[in-house]
Amino acid sequence: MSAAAMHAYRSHTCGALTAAETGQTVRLSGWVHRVRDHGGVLFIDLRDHYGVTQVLADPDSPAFAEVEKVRSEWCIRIDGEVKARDPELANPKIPTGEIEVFIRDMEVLGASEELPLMVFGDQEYPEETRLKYRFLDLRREKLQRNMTLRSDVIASIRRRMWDIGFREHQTPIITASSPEGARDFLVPSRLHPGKFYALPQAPQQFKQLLMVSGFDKYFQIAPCFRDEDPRADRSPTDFYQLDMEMSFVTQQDVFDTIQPVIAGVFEEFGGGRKVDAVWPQIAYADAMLKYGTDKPDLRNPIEMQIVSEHFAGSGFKIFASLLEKPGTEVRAIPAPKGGSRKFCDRMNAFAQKEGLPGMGYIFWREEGGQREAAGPLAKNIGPERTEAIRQQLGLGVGDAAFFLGGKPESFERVAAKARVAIGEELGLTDKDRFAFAWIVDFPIYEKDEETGRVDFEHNPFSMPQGGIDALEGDPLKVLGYQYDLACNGYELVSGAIRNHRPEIMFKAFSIAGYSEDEVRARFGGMVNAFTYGAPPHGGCAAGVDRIVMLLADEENIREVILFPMNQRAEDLMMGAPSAPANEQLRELNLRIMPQD
RNA sequence: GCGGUUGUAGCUCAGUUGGUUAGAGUGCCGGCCUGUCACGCCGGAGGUCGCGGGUUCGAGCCCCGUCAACCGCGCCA
Repeated sequence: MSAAAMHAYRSHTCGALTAAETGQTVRLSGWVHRVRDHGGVLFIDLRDHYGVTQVLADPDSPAFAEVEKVRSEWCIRIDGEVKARDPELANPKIPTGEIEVFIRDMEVLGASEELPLMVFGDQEYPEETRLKYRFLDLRREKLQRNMTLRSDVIASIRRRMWDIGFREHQTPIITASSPEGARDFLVPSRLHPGKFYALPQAPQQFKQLLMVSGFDKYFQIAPCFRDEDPRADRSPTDFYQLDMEMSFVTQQDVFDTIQPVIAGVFEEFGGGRKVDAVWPQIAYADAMLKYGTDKPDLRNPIEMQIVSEHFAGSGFKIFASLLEKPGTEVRAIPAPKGGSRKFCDRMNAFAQKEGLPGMGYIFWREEGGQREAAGPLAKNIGPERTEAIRQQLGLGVGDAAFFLGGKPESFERVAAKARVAIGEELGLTDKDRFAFAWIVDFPIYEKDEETGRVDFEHNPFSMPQGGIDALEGDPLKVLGYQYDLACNGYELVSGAIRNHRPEIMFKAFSIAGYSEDEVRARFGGMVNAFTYGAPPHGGCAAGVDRIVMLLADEENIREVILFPMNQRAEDLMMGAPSAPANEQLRELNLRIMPQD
């Protein structure tokens, strides 16, 4: 092919050429990944989205002088001849390693300044730098791979949902505030001075309205907006969910529908890691007891147990006197193979770092052919109680157990973290596995410890188990048809069978202190719709970012988001948030209050 | 709002008990090199040690304050 007949920028991508093209004149465009200048001969690794091709020039090339000037990350176009490499010069590390391209002509498409972060190599950079220069970070192999994975995962989800009869529908982005949720992002209304739209925290009410409208099976890869502080596994401002809802279903129907979709995606993109076929259903109360959290990592086999009876009235005064107060208990975290003082002390220090006074422990060792319990607790409570604990926990020589006491809510968070740390340190957690469990039977209400006020524990749209009758008794005992899916310690899915009966809704809200008028004012559209023949319905929402994070084996959600915010919800690259122009404020009838 | 960690060259980091002119790798600039693929060799430029104050004969190091980043707590229907 003559140069004139060729495409302006490329005849092939940088991942395409093989020995089969030897002798051809080709045109490649890409970025200068790496330069190796030997004076007489100069090699460039030319990179694009598809791969890397070694291109070279020597003084025989008319472009040699120009090629000598290029630097890392310049974007260039080259014309040249494909040459087969001698076998001893081939590079088996890259698919194009059997050939190279001898440069005859070169054009600089975009030169580059000195780089704040290198695309080449796997040097780590501070997040501030990476986010400010995200366009460079995104050129790097890991993020190219993660973002490609993300796109493929979303395509797969859409195909799987479509294949089982769901249709995707787009719900509004500029909409009404839903005041029971997290903090809203507000959008001032120009046409209605003093009034605001809100960005949806989830398409919750719209998808329920779709069910009332008879669409039967809805899904959406939906953007969700929440003005809350970020965590490593939680993006500030906005994130994406696989949002789905279906009519005429029970809780089990929802599980049976979504499990094959999620499992299928994890099998397709999990890189061979094991995907649990059986997803146990664990009651919320049991999850809190055994794991200290409603999103347990079930790759870790450790389960906590209540051991209060062995400490009540014992010689360990801290626990004994603590157990005399109502609502308290002592819980044990068994640590098989954790039976060394060094390990136990390290875990104790861990608990202290997390804000607890400490974590008592007993460990069992062999001493002169005899099993012996060691550690400060064993001495205090005596051999009989120690032995009873050992038997209850099923432990032996070389094992340990840790103990936490008080009101469960005061130690469960740290207990959960300790359980994870113990599992990790002792190698009990199978890293090559995705372990799923449905957490079911969430309580509908919780009591605020300080105010004593009863409020919704999760969201106000779930159907109470037992219907309206259940709402007549102790509200704190009411469970909902509400569920989460936990995977490897993350909450991956959250959902419910919805409360579609207005009279039950009003009753449920009244327990949390909301009058019928208030409910109508806040959820008027939906409540009104429920009076016109609402079908029973339920569904769930799966965190797309978290699914991709798990599949990509990343611990920070920002590694799977193209342009994430930083810890303070700023976009350092785009300069957001920013001050509006005065005309914009005038048009919106807004005035900025001076900061103190 | 609170707690922890970190902040030294463009970038990643080292810097001893407080003691001479603050170092290394990488990148950048210049020179040499015709088979490298993390090319190699020689030379050079590059620093408000986050910022402000204090202690001291002397501070990158100690103290106080402050700013920023990340992680966590609160928060996250």
